[in-house]
Amino acid sequence: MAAKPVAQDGFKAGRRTTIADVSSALGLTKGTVSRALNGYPDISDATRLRVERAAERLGYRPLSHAQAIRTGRVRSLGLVLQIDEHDAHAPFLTDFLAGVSEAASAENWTLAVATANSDSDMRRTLQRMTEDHKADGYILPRTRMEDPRVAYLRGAGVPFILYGRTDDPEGCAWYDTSGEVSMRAAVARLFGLGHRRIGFVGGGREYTYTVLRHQGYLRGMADMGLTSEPGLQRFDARRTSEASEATEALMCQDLPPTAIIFATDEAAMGAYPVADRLGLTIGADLSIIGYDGIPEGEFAQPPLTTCVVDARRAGTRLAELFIQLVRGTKPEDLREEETARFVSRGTDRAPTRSPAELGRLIASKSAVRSTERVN
Amino acid sequence: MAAKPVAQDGFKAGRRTTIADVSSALGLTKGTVSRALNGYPDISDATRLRVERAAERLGYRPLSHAQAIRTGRVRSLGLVLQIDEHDAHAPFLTDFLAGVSEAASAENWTLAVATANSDSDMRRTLQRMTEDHKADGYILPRTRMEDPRVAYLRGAGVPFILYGRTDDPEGCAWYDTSGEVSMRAAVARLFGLGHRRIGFVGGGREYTYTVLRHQGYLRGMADMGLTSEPGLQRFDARRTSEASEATEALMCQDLPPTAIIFATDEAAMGAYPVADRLGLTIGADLSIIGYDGIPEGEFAQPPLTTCVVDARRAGTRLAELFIQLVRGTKPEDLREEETARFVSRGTDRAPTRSPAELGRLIASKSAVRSTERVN
DNA sequence: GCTCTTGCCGAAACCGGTTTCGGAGTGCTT
DNA sequence: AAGCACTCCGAAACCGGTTTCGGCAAGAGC
Repeated sequence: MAAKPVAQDGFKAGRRTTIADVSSALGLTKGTVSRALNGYPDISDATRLRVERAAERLGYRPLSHAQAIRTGRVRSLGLVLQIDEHDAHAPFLTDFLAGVSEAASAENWTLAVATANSDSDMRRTLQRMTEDHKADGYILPRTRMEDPRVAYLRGAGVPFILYGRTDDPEGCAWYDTSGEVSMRAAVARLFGLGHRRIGFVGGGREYTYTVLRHQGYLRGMADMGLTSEPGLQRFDARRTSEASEATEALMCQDLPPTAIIFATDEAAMGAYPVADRLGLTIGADLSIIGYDGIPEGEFAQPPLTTCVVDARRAGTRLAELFIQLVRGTKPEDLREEETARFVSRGTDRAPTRSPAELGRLIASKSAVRSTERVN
Repeated sequence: MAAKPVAQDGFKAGRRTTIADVSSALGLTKGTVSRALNGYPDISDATRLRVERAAERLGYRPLSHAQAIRTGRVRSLGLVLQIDEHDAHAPFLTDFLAGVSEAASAENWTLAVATANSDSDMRRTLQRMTEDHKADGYILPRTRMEDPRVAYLRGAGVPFILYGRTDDPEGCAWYDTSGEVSMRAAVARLFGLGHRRIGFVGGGREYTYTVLRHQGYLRGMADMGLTSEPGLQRFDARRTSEASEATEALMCQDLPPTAIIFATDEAAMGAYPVADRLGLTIGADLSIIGYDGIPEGEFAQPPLTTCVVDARRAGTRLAELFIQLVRGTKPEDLREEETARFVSRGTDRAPTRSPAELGRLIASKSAVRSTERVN
């Protein structure tokens, strides 16, 4: 016995309230209502207030795509995920999306997601989405020092905001966690625990985060008066398995580090199997510190000490800053950095052996392993 | 020395080609071109061909939001992620999104992503996105037996497709992996290896996947002539830690299972720390099989035997089927199931002990642990 | 008291499409 | 040859907004 929809305010129910509904309810024209709502200066305050009240009362919400046909703006925030290489953002993605979409919808914006599987595909996708007015601008995650997306969008005059930083900051807005600060502090922390040989394992050097976190490591080493030997530093550990190789290379030296700082948790996870193979106890023979705060780290044995990034907050701020950007704030005024929360769990401890002892231990184990292999 | 943009076909370059450009190039009216392109029957084949060629030549692509103002359809596929509970879809999300967005953009559709943090928020979000024409329909992941999203969208007449199945299939299209088939086969596999007491750990019973995979387990047990005792079955293992508790409960019985099937890999990961604590070797004392194929499983020690789901393909098919749905195909004809790929890695082996021996072993270890705890 | 500005709003064009309606041709009957 | 249905396209309205333009009325300046 569904009741026939009841007309409200004299308008047909079930249909969306349009701007015409609002204007005729007030005895004004569509144009006047539109200008009133959009802050044109040629509308008296009294009228503007009447219009706003009526719009509110009638539940009027302009259709963004109807506006877009004239304005060209669809109130949509683009996010193009690059999936060619290892998807290192996977762990945070849900939280990140939650933050973005929440902040976006608070301002009545939409989040349009697409993917690209190469640099050129990225370029094409950005172009197509922009030309088709699917997005008014973009959040660019995983920025590189020389980022082709930045180059393209800058040239095309399309607004964007970085999740990260880039080489040439001209005209760039961004939000980032200051990895350099965290890494520098991590070195100090390890030094305080007694470590003197501290290694570093980073990702691809084209990524800004690797460069910045490495800088922090170097500065931290200098702060403590430690020499940062090239032999203690490895790069291009994109996936966990590559980080394992890097860790093994670091440890199978005469004077291995007693602690390693990893640019990402995902890389740090690669230390566990290596320690296993070499018969080392993480958190005793070898201390490690990661960065990001992925859930796996919390459940590892022992749980990983790391710098926890609030991905959700990152998403929120990025969306908020972006909206300010398209509303006219200068990009230079839209740059925010936040320091990740250092969480000491089980992998940062005082060293139990000197580097020399550690080296001999590992060498002996390796010898056994080689022997076994012969059998 | 950027050359001044050259006019093509007599039109101003830089500006998008509109339908008016196409029509005037052919000496037709906008209306005719529109009808030609949209398959109206009152256009001659000759004209239609001319129009299509000209549109192609001029690079005409209709603006979806300009069309939407009249048609109400924006060619946008909605995906609302629920993030209140543990985000169990995180691992596959990137691949899944890649599949969806790829298939969507192949048909010139867009993917609009939003999040909700409760059932009522989900409802509000779906309603708002639909009313505001942000999406023409939805993919519903992680379906429940009685799914409120299905109830709402069905009532509102909004098209949707399930990633999973549901209790009342009336009017529902879906894509799903047939977990019941895989689970049944997993039991047979373990039986073949010599296992006779086989346990099951599932997620929340409100989720369709838990129910179906459990059914498969039960049927598999019956196939093999095994009794499926309630004491061998646990549920509500949503996150890894809960799965650990469930596993421990299963193992700390007089006659523990020698093998456990987990409804998800994420749950299966919970078995590793428990085995550690109880002094059991996974793949010897205890066999386990998971489902999903998350990357962590591959790197676990020993690597997890599981049923690998192709999340990307799921996304692709869902988008494709959905587009067929809005184009008029009946939902009953849009139901696809695929069996996950069984991958035997290191955790399905012949049992080394009888359940009774295993029980005694665990009991003795636990006694030691209790003693230690007293000290 | 008359002009000149200024504030404020209506009228109408416009954005890029879709859809309805009607009418000009054409071919087929009878 | 007239009548008729049918094919095919033009004309124009329409969708829900935005933006330009012009004009009326009130206040300011002289």
